[in-house]
Amino acid sequence: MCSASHPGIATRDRVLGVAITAIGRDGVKETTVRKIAHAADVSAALVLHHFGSKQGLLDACDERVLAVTEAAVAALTESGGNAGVQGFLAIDGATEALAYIGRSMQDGGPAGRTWFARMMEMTLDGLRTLESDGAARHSEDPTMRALLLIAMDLGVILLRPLVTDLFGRDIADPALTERWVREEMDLLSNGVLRTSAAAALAEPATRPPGKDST
Amino acid sequence: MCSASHPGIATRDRVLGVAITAIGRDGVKETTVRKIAHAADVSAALVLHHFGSKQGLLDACDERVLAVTEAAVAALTESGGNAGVQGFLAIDGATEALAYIGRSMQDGGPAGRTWFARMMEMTLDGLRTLESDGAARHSEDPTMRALLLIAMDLGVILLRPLVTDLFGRDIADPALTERWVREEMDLLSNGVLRTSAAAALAEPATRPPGKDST
DNA sequence: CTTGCCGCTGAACAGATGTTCAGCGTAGAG
DNA sequence: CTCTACGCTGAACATCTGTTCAGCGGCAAG
Repeated sequence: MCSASHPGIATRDRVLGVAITAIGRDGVKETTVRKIAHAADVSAALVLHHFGSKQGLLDACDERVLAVTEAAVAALTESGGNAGVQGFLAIDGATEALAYIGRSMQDGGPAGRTWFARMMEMTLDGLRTLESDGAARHSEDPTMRALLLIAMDLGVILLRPLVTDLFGRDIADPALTERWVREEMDLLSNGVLRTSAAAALAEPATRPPGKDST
Repeated sequence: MCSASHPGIATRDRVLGVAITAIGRDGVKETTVRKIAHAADVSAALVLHHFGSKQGLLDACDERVLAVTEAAVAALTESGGNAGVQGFLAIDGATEALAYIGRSMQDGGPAGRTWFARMMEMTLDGLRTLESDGAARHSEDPTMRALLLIAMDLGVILLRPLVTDLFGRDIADPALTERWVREEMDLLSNGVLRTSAAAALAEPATRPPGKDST
């Protein structure tokens, strides 16, 4: 790594990594400058010395997360691998970036907004392509369909700690990720409900029987 | 309202409501005791007087949210209305409760854990019933299927601010909720992909083509 | 060796936050 | 009326947070 040429740059990068991990895990407000400094084995003053202020640090985090995810997307699309959210989990550093983005989306940060807009755009594009290829059914409401598809994957990421509790291991565990992909493919291909029965159920009360969730 | 018999109880309830709304919107850490007090037009000391500590207030919030949602579930299942997450949005007070639960799920609070477990359980039960009625297809991995269904709905709730930006109005807006239910029903009934094409796509690279999300 | 630069630190400060406490006002009981 | 109980408050305190600043220590240039 040529980035280790100057020790100052190296520790700056380390602080950034620690900050992204901590914020992804605990949120922005909970992650204090002193906690970051302690986890990175430096003084709190140094963190501010490098980034000017906590806001500056957050901006730097946003920038780096966007760069990391951008690179991950490029690598995935080039290798022809699974370009869904699941594909990210295997990429180095992208796991933390994903958690950070999730937090950022809820705190209304700029990185979260940017990424949500981009995901919507890419999903809509993908659906259009699939439809023109005859691989996807037409939807009367493509925006809502794209939102639901994104929400399903992002929901799993946002609920990550609870999902880990549920299965006993992290969703990034390869075996678990495969189960995820398999079931989602099944859902997207065949749905959950038998169409005849679904039609009968849908008529009387606009009721989505897939989940009496609450 | 018989709850106004004692003025102390009334303001206590008001503080609780304000706290739940604020926490659902901004998160636990961001919502300070003084902010809650100001929003409820009381002193910060009174908040602590009623609940002992901020933790006590949070516990009271959990308790109330669980009670509200419990009542909402009962009302929905009794009236035979839409018992999905969408049905909640129309119920008084349940909207704030839902946002609070979303926050609690990410902060690892007990209310969030309890509700996630309950939603999983109810969804699995619902799927079993539908399957034995012949209304739902069998799944090799019911737990994962239930998770995906829950994640899809909870994802929409957790991404609420971004969704509001996307559509220009809140997801609780009846017109938007109807679009949501309609598209989700379509997805659950028919899937997104044409099965023949999906099979062809699935073979080479385990790729979920519904979203090139990233 | 001296000088100056630079990564880095500890101490300090102002503001915010959770929490405590003595006491105010009022309303109902005696 | 007196007195007590209770909802409620303002002021104070210790702690934590972001931020500033003077200065240490090593290292490369002169």
